[in-house]
Amino acid sequence: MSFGEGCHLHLIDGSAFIFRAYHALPPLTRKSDGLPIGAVSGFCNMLMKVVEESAGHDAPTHVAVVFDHKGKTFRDDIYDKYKANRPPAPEDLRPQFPLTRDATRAFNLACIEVEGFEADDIIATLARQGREAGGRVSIISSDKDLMQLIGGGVEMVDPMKNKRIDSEGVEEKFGVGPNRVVDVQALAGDSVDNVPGAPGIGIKTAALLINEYGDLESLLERAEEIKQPKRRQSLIENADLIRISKRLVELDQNMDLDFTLESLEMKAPVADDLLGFLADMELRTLSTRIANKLGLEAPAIPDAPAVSSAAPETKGFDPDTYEWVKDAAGLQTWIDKIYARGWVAVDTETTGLNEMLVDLVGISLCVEAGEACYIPLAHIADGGDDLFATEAVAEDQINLEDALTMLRPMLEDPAIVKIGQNMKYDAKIFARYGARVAPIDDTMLLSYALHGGLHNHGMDTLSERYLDHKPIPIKSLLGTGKSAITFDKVPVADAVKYAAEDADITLRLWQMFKPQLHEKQVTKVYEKLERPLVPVLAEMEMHGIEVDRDALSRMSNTFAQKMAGLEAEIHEKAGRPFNVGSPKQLGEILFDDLELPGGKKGKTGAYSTGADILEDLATEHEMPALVLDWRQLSKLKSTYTDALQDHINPDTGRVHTSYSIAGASTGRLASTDPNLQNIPVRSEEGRRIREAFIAPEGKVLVSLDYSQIELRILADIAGIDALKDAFRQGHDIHAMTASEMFDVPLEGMDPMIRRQAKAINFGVIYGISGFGLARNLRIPRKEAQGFIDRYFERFPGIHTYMDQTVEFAKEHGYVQTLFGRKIHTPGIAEKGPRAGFGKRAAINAPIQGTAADVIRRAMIRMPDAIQGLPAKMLLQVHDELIFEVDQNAVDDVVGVVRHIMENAADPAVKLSVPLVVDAGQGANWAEAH
DNA sequence: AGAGTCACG
DNA sequence: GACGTACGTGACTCTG
Repeated sequence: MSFGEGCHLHLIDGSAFIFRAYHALPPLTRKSDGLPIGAVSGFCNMLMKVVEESAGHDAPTHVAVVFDHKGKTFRDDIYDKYKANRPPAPEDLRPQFPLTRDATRAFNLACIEVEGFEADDIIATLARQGREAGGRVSIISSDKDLMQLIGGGVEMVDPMKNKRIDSEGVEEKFGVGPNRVVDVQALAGDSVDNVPGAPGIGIKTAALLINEYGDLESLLERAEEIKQPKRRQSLIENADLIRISKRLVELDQNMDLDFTLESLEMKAPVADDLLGFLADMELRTLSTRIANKLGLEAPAIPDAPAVSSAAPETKGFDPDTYEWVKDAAGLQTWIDKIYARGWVAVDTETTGLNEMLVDLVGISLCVEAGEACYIPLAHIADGGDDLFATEAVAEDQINLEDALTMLRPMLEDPAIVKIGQNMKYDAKIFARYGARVAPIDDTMLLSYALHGGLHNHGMDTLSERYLDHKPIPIKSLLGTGKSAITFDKVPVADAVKYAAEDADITLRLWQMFKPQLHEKQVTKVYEKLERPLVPVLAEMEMHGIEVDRDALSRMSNTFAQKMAGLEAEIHEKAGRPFNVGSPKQLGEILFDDLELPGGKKGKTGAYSTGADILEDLATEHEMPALVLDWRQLSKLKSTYTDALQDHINPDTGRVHTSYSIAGASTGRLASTDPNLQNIPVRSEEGRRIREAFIAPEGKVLVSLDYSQIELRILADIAGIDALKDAFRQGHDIHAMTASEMFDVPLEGMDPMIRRQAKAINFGVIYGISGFGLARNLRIPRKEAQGFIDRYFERFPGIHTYMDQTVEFAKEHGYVQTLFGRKIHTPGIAEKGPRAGFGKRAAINAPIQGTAADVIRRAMIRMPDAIQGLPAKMLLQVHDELIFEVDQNAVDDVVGVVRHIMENAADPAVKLSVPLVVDAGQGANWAEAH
């Protein structure tokens, strides 16, 4: 049947519909493997409607479902910022794009996309063809950009409101007829698509001007005549930009299409194809509905056990099936598989654990459970028994640079999700080889969001626990201790089995964990607090901080001398030489030789010689104080002034810590290798170590820290009005507490009283006990208990909070932060003497965890906030961020960073107390803090 | 490898 | 009524 009068063409804006379906529907996943299919399901429902309507009086005779083709369009050449504001499509939507094409074909409808053009252009061209052929055309879309096509038998149908829009409807919306819509849009611009337009002119004004001057060109030519100076100026100054805008919004109605309108004739779905597809997607309801409609029996969709339930293994692990990728052709096959899939599990093998130093040895990939490969890149051939064999490149491996050239576009492709276990590690490795891996998903972080507090989140733990599979131990390949080898020396055949298995495990964990985010209601935690932190931390770690090696070296020497002096003195007082660093020997000297009071302690039966014990003994004997001094110096030297020098990276000359994101159960980060979160500050001598952390010439270090963040959060969570008011009014919180508790005036407060109140405030955060407070304040336990009773009396909300939190933990097995992070508290089930630990941890976790969430949010927003400013975020110390800033930009940076930090809870959580940030700057960390 | 000690928030 | 306690980390040293 040729297209003409009496025919009715439906043009469905497929791409727009996918987004609508995605956002309107809850995130549905395919039960068997967790594939996200929410948008696909919505899309199928929409197509079903089209098919159902085909019998009605207004039925389409011809249908085309039109999609945007991926990649650039001709509009990007006209204006490089076109649609530049668009965020990339959500991770769980991307794999659904190809599936909606499949759905369209399964419904036996024409599925159309053309490279270099948007769906709108194809719709425009088809609409013109349909109109000129004398038929009716209905555009199924609510995109206002398509309104320019209306008229002459072309109408739009808003699929959501089920409303028809004709020429009158366009007038209503734009104030002009369809033929002038582009002129109005060119003037008004569009912030969503980043069409510039004329600043200060919206749709209303634009319509007014077009109606007055007839069309856009006349208006621009006669712009001088406009009376209002602002409008006149805007049009004159932006004439070129407006003309560009018009070219952006104007749709191409004259594309060369390689098919005819006739080919769009509507055909009934082929039952096998359609039901097969729906069965594949495991869409039972829809499948049944359609089967009934077609008078067929719905195919049985096996009720696959949900992946989240135990023993999900459809396929076992078989190391012999993993592929050794030996050449470019083999690699290309895998890249093709990845593009067909939309995601890939990736794992890198390297010569060590320090991402800043090690070399890449190989890469493993996995696209489907059991289907994994290893790409050896820098393995060294086995020299056999010949000790003098020169190291040679192993056979059957691709040149590293060639492989990376092939992989880089995939690793950076926004449409391909790269899944890893601790992706920060791999992303940093790839970054050093010139690939910015994005977007990413991380099974370690998925587990952290789901199971925080229950167990650690290393791959071995996760695999054994959730896949019931014990991975090949790395030790079996590398050996242990001194004789351990690096991964490049591992025979490739062995490496394939180990490395590919890791990628396989990672993919299987991802398929299991990802759908559980929604079930456990921690999607936001993962998406807002975990995943976006990865690139931020990677950046900080790679940047590192400058450390003055000579200053550390000088301090080490000074400490060594002082220690030698102290050691001699200690030996003399002890009466005989011994190892001062040995608590065992020290205990014997103190309690056996010198017969000082104090006893055994601990399961080992050894004497306890901790700082508090030695402090007590200092009144009895001269030696303990000397040992304390010696210990302090020993600590400073071994842990800081010596060790930090070894951590200076030879290439960058800076120190690069590594943050573990999933280490602490509360949501805090932990810094390792070296730990830069416990650099001394409390003692004068220790604090001098911070002088060695410096900024390069022309820059300074800037430190910003939250003031009393945990107490503020406690005040909010527990709803303590007195505390909240004090924070709102900027009062000294510890003095206020003291005044409230001991009935003393704020003026002329005794520092001792304030100190006690401060200790109580901290104690509350930790789940206070009489014993703990007594020990901290060195007061009788009865007295400490009296303080606590009084505190609860004055701030009754605290006690309620503690009881309710413990109750919640007992009932649910976890507690929550204000941002929804779940911290599991298995310790709460402990009976007997250990019960207190569980309770206190449960009380502390929401407070510490909420503070951790707040600074995470600030850090995640920081790169955008300081973009363009000469500032780099270097370190995080729980409530403090340290930046390296150009000297002349400090004030600007402090302003921006403080604003981000103080408002970090917004808009997810509205705190009832203000967050306050203090700032400092200086040539080194000691000055900045 | 585990205990003891001590650095930080 | 006794238990045995502040919360969260990481690094270093000694010891078996």
